[in-house]
Amino acid sequence: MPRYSAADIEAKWQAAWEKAEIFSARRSVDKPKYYVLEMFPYPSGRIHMGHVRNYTMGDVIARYKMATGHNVLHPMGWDAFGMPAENAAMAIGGHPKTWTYNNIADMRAQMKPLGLSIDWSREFATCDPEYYGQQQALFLDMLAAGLVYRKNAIVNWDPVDMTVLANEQVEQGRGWRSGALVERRELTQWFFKISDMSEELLSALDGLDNWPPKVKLMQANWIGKSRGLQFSFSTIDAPIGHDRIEVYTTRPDTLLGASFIGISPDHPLAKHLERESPEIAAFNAECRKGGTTEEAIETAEKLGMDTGLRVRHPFDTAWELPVFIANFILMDYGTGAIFGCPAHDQRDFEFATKYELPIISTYLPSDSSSDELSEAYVPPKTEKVFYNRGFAGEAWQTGNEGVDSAIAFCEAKGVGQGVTKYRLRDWGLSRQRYWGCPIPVVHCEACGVVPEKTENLPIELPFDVELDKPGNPLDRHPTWRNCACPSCGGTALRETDTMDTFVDSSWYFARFTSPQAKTPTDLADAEYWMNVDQYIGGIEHAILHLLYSRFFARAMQITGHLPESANEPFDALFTQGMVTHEIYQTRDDRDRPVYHLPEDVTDGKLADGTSVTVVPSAKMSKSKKNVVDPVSIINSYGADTARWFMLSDSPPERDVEWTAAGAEATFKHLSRVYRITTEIAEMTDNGPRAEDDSLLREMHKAIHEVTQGIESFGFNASIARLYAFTNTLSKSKAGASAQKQAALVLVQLMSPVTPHLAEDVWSLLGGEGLVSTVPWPIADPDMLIDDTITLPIQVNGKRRGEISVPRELEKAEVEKAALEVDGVQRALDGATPKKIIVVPGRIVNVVV
RNA sequence: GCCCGAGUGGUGGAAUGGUAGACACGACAGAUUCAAAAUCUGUUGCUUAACGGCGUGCCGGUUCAAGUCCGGCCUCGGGUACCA
Repeated sequence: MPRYSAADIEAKWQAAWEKAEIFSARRSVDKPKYYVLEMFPYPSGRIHMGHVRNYTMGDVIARYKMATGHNVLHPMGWDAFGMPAENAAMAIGGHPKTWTYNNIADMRAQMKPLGLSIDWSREFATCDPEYYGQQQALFLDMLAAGLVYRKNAIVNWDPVDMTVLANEQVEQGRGWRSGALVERRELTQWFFKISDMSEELLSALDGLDNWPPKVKLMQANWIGKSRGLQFSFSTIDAPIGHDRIEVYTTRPDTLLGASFIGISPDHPLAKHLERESPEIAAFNAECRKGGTTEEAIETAEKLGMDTGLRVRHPFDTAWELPVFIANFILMDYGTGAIFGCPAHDQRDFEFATKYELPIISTYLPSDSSSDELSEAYVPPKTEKVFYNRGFAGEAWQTGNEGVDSAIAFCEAKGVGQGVTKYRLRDWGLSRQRYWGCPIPVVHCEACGVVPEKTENLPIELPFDVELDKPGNPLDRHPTWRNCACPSCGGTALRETDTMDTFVDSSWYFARFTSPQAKTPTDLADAEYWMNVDQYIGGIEHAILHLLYSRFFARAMQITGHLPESANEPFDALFTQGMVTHEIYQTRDDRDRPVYHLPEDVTDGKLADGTSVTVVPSAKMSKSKKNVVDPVSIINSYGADTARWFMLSDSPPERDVEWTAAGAEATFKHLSRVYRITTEIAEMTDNGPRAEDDSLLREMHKAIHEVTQGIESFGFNASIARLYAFTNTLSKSKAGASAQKQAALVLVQLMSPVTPHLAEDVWSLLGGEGLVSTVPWPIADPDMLIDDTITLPIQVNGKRRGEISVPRELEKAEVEKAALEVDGVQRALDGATPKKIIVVPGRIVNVVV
């Protein structure tokens, strides 16, 4: 009797797959194509359980699609540029390039034992010059197409290290290395004109039927389409060039509730005033402290300063309003100026209270009689409101209609125009960092900013850089910057900004269709393989990465690098949850937490007998030490155990907790399957038995339900069904032939999840060829329907018993049988039913 | 702050508006064993002697029927434009 030895089996079958080259993808018209892609990893050096979960899901889909007759493309690559490589170089010496490529080699070696059905011949890293050179070509085409431009933008500035910081490098408003208070500073940056596509990116969401609704909603909110009024206030005695202040509002129906004007500290008027007034300069400087994130700005204490300037209300020129500079107004959104309406906006209400500004109510709840407000009243769009300060008796019945009629009213009076705005801002792609794709332009004294010639690509990163101090080493490099102007041939300087790493990951899916092409894509290959049929990755990418990729797909169509048919990058999207683990913690002598690795904890104790505190499960992270290394799991139990457990217990979109007990239990189960099926393989034929039919019925139900589970990303449901079918098979008294048939189907159904075990048992049972290449079993619909069904009987919605009846029994007969049930009689206690609801095949409810 | 999700036994979780707790872990009992491991069989939401009662984060609503739909909260998680 063979024993389940994962190590032997897995090596054996991985070698067999490699020899048969069953995973290399080639264009073919014989079968429908299917492109399955998991978000490619950042090469941190170690794979973690989140990777195992992500790639196992993709692998199940890829293997299942292969078995259902598809020509599958399932590639893998590396999102290899980014800050961690530079940080590692600064912290431990070495070079980002060496660090990155070593990590890739390590991770590939850790990934291969998982037995994924990946076409490794298509592998690339985004830091390969062959890849980023094509990205530079793409950039130049986008520049020529008018999709790229330069403008000033605000960055986090560390005044001590004299460098730009990423948001992640700002901790509580201070630089993570210097500890200096961070300032917001303007810098000239490169931008993609993604905002030109706001409407297209928004409306095309409707066509993404196989995306999670929550992701589409998040993207729609992010794009943030709004209808409002753009108009201006005329200023009184303001500096030249500032005789009007332009304002955008989505609530023009509250215009008569205006009590102040707020402008951003970065508004041109605020900047003008700070040159004349030391107080305003000091206030603006105060406002610019802290990081650039929306969260930091929105949660900071609301600060305002009266500039002393006044504006006139557009409906009453005698009505003067003060102009404040306020730290919560973003120059990037709208016009960088607002009118404050404290009665109907909570933030304005608090601001008005703090600076003793009037609170003027323009409408009230319909059931209210007083216009005294203790907080802002923002009417729900469906609620009727009573306008106590409507314009000229205009009747706006609801908040929603109120906006539209207010816009019409204002336009008729010549006060501004109704406009549609989007919250989406252009994508700033400049980074003042080394380990990224160089932006392929030069700065010429004579010609200005000039694109590099395509034949000079790739513009490669120099290897000899000094990373020991903060800032961009490309700026400090002695020679790299020097070049000839592509236009006039004179001396010029290279751009030292590199590209945001989101650029790298915004088109890699297209590059996988022809990774060796001498242009960004090969159109014939892209035409054949695009779009990605199924994309799988974390919900944390719901907005930025996915929106940028959607933008790039369109930009690549415009520049001729994707065919018309590739309208969206990802036809179907699935967002999987995280892998979590308990945290084991003790305290040091100063009561600070000390964390311990799961492998060092046995039964709640460390090796020296110290008890640990168990903190509830959280995302696996190195700092909390609640990590489990997939490699050690594979070494002790095998890849199939890791794969099965990662999919078994939790629905794929939710977080899953890794438990040692769960992994052990999975291994036991797989050993049991191996034992049961290999015992069946050794049975000798004993003719048909009476039990054959019920086993084969169970088999067809298992085929049906496991298949449905895979099709709908209900891997946990598929696995629960596989457990149940295994239990049925192990207890079955059916004949050897029926048992063998059922066992073959069992391992076939298991093969996408545990491909190695499935191959081995398949061959022991005498299955033909590789189970990986055998067509998926099809359930016989006749075998799925039972003749007798069980109907639960409720009285007033509470279950009181059940009846077993023929499937097609008449309704009257069902009612009669239901009333005879003991529990129903007891519950009725002599009462006469008012109504009996029979849901055919489902339930009976007796109402009294 | 704002946007989006999630919350069900001791644990992970199942459930087209139709039997709440499938399947699994753990626990308990039994078989096997000199004993243990492994394996096999059974029990297992809480409460009750039983009938029954209660039960899906909290409060309220719609419905013959609500974990599921609606309104209002609470807690946790993701994102918040330079982490990837």
